Amino acid sequence: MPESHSKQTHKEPLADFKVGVDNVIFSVDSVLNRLLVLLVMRHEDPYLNQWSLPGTLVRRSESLEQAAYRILSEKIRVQNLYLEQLYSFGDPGRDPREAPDQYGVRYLSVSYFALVRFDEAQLIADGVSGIAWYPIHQVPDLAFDHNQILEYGYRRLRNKLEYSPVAFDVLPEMFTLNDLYQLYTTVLGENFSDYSNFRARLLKLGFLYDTGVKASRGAGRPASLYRFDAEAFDLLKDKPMVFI
Amino acid sequence: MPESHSKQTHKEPLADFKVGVDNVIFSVDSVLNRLLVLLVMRHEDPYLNQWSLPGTLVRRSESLEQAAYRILSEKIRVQNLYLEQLYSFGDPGRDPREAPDQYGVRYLSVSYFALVRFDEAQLIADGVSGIAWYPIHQVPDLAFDHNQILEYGYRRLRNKLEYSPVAFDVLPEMFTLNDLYQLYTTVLGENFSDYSNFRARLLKLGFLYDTGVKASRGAGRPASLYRFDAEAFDLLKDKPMVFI
DNA sequence: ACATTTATGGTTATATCTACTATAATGAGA
DNA sequence: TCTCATTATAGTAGATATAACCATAAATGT
Repeated sequence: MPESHSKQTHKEPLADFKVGVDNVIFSVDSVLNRLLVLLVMRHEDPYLNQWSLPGTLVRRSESLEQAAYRILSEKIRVQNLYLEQLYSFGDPGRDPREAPDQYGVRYLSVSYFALVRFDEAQLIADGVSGIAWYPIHQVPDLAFDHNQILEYGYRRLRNKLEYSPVAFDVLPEMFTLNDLYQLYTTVLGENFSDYSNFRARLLKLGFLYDTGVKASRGAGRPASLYRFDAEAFDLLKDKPMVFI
Repeated sequence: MPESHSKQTHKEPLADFKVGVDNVIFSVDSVLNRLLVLLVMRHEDPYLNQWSLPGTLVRRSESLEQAAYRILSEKIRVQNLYLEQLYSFGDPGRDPREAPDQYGVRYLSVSYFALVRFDEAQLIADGVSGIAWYPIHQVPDLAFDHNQILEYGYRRLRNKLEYSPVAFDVLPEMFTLNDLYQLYTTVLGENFSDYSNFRARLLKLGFLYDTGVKASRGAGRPASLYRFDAEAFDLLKDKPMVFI
C-alpha cells in the first residue's frame, strides 16, 4: 500500500475495461409471503447454463442507469419500480474472460438494485434458456460473483425499507395497512414489530391518507384503503424516521 | 426505456472504458472545528490548473480498492483511516477526453470515501501543482463532475457518523467525551444534541471504557480519557443504534 | 344465531428523550 | 490565598415513545 509516487512513471500499464451492469431485482409475492429475486439462466460462456443475475454490457452511448433500465425492461414488463445503484465490483479475476493474453482487459460490474411490483410484473422469456423468480433463501450458486452482489442487494433492500418509503413504489395506489405490514414482515422477518404498534406508528406519522374506501377480502371486518401522500412525507424528510 | 430485445443483435457497439478512482477524503480539524476535504490542483489536461478530487486511473492488475489506497497514500501519509466505496459515475460525456473520434472510449469513475485523522495526516506535495485541505463550505468549482461526487461523499459522511463507529477510526486511541462531541458537531452541525444528553447516551451504550486517566487542557476540570471498546460494540451490532 | 376472522382503537408499564439544574475540579486573576 | 470563570460530570422532571397486551367492531361461514 505505501508506494513510491511519481507523476509520470507508471510501473504498470493502465487497464482497459468492459463495463457491465448487473441487476438485483426483488419482488414481494404477497400471496405466499415470499421475497423473490429474479435470476436468468446464462446461455453463453462463461458459466453456460448457470443461474445469474440479469446483466448486460454497457453500450457506446448509454448511461449506466440506462443500461440498468434496459436489461430490466428486456426481462420483465412492469409499470412501477424503484431502482438505484448498488455497488461496483471490479477486482481483477472476477470474470473468467479476463484472460492474461487478451491485453489484460478487465470486466467491471456496476450493480443496481431494483424493487418491482410482483402482481404486475410479467417475465419475458423469449428464447433465453431460463428466467425465474427465486425465493431469496433458495438461491443456488450463481455465475461470477453474483451471490456476493445479491448479498449486497439484500442488505440494501432491508435498509431501504426501514428508512425510506420504497414500499409505496411497489404497492398498489390504494392498499390496506395489512398489505403494508405483510410487505415489511416478508422482507424483514416477523420479529420487528407487533401489527398493532406498526399501525399506530405509521398512522401517527401522517403521510397515510385514509380514503374511506373499504376492502372486503373474504372473512373478517373490511379494511380501510390508504393512499401514500408523498407531499406530506416530504415535509418530514429531515426528521430521523424509522418505520419498523 | 422499452426496447426490442433480442439475444444477439446489438444495435450499438459496446463501449470500452478507462476506469478511474476518485477519493473524497475528509478530515476534521478539531482545533478550528472545521470539516476539511482534500483537493489537488490538476497538472495536466483536461481541466489543467483546476482543483479536483485526488484520483487515478486503475492499473492492469490492481483492484479498485487498491487503486483508492494508492492514490491516498500518494497524497497523504496517515496511520489511521476509514475508507469505503461511494458511488460510480459513468454517464457518457462526463470526461472531455471522451472524444467521439477516439473509438468512443468512455471514462468511468468509481469514487471512494475516506476519513483520516487530521493531526497525523501529512500532505505530500512533491512536484504537483498544489494540494490543500479545503473547508467543506468553501470548496471552489472542481474539475469533471467532482462537485457532485463531493456532495455524495458529504452525505455519506454524515450518515456514517450517525449510524456507525467511524469516529473512533479517526480519534486518538484515548480521547475525551468532548473530543468526540466536537467531532460530531463540526460534521453534523450544532443542533443535534445537547452535550449532556450526548454523554449520557453514549456512556449507556457501554462501549466506551473509562481509562481513569485525566486530561487537563487549560482551564476547567480535567476530563476522563476514554477508549473505544470494539468488542463491546460488536455485541450491539444488530440493535438499531443512533448516536446523535 | 353464533363462532370465527380480521380490523381497529385503545391501555399500561417501561424506557427514552429533552431541557434543565446542581455539583466537582481545575486554572487565572485580584 | 480566595474568588471566579471554565469545563466536566451527574442527575432530575416532564414529555414522548416503545412494547406487550386487551377490547370492541364489522365482516364471513355454517
